[in-house]
Amino acid sequence: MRNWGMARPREFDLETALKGATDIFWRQGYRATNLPDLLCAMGLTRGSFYKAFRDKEGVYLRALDFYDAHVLSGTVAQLDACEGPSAWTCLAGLFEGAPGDRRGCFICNAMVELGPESQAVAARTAAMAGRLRDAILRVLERLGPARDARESAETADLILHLYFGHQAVGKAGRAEADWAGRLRHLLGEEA
Amino acid sequence: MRNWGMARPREFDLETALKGATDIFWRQGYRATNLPDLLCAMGLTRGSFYKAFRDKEGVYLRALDFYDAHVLSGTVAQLDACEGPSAWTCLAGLFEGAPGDRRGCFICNAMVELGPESQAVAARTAAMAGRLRDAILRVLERLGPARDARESAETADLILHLYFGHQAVGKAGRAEADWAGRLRHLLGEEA
DNA sequence: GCAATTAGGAACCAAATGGTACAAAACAAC
DNA sequence: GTTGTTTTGTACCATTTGGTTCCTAATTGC
Repeated sequence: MRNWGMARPREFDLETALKGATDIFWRQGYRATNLPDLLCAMGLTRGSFYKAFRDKEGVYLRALDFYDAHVLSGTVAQLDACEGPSAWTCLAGLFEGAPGDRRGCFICNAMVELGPESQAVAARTAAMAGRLRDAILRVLERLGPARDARESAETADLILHLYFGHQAVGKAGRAEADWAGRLRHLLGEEA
Repeated sequence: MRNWGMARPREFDLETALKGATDIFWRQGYRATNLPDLLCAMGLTRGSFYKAFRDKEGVYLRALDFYDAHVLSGTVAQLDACEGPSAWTCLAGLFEGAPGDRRGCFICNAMVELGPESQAVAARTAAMAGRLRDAILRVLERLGPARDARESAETADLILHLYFGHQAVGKAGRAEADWAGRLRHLLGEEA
């Protein structure tokens, strides 16, 4: 007769482990993170690791999803909740980061490191970039009288790319420029 | 008595080897390029490799220098030589790339992959980014009546970051947007 | 208690990693 | 030709890599 029991329950928390994986992949990238480091960051041993996830690449994709669900969703929510007097006030937050933080943006990191060789990574990063662009677009349309929909979409795309460039440059040494002012300048003359 | 002869001459061309190294590092990144691949791309064997260069990291830095001296210098020269009717015509070339080319910009790739952990890479990429920004700045000042020096400098910085973001996103799938038009729009209202 | 099922953990593994050692080869000076 | 010096190519190396095996532990249904 078959046994419908639940067998031995797992001792680690899946979300916690994924958070650890996200942290280290975000900080170090995919290739620079070896299995011992990853296991330590996730707080589990090989047995549990390969039972719960297929392999290192599988965890990386889950980490991207975790970033999407937690970090990016937070950013999007923040943009949607912003009630500042103008669009640039809301968007300037995108360009402010902790001084010593060299992790950059996980989306940008993943696009650069694995975009060309992994269809799965390319698809996920593209989707996440789309979410961020849409949030930027909503800010623009909500707080500034757009001339037309097309122009707003192009401006959102521009700010998105500016954001990724900012994150990339920041990984090699932050410049500490007045991005809020530049955005105000950029947006003030457009919308 | 000492021998002042030149001993056995090297059989490979140093510049050719460095060009091969630059190609593969540009395409694959540092960690994704293993020694056999690198040796093949440079057209030499281990013996010559470790005699002529210290190690893999040393070659990577030389590859960055090669990129600076050949690829970036070409881009800068192109910007300086541009005689288009307006700034955006000259700068639009920065945003046009071969459709199937997923290499992106070597400077951006290096900043993202090794910026946080290698001071040498951070310094070189920062210097190269500065060269590119200065070239952009010269285009702006030459072809558009700037309101003031500070505004031109900020606009150049903005376009530089936009460029890096464009290169990063391009690695995960080119969007094929009308960047020339967007630049014209951006610059047309500013300078 | 016992079978069934799954988690955990350590030992183990083949392959790949970057790097070294060394002998043969190619040149210049004499 | 001999000697001194440097390049070249191969064999070799220790370490690290991501992944598997397999035994034990914990849990449920009966």
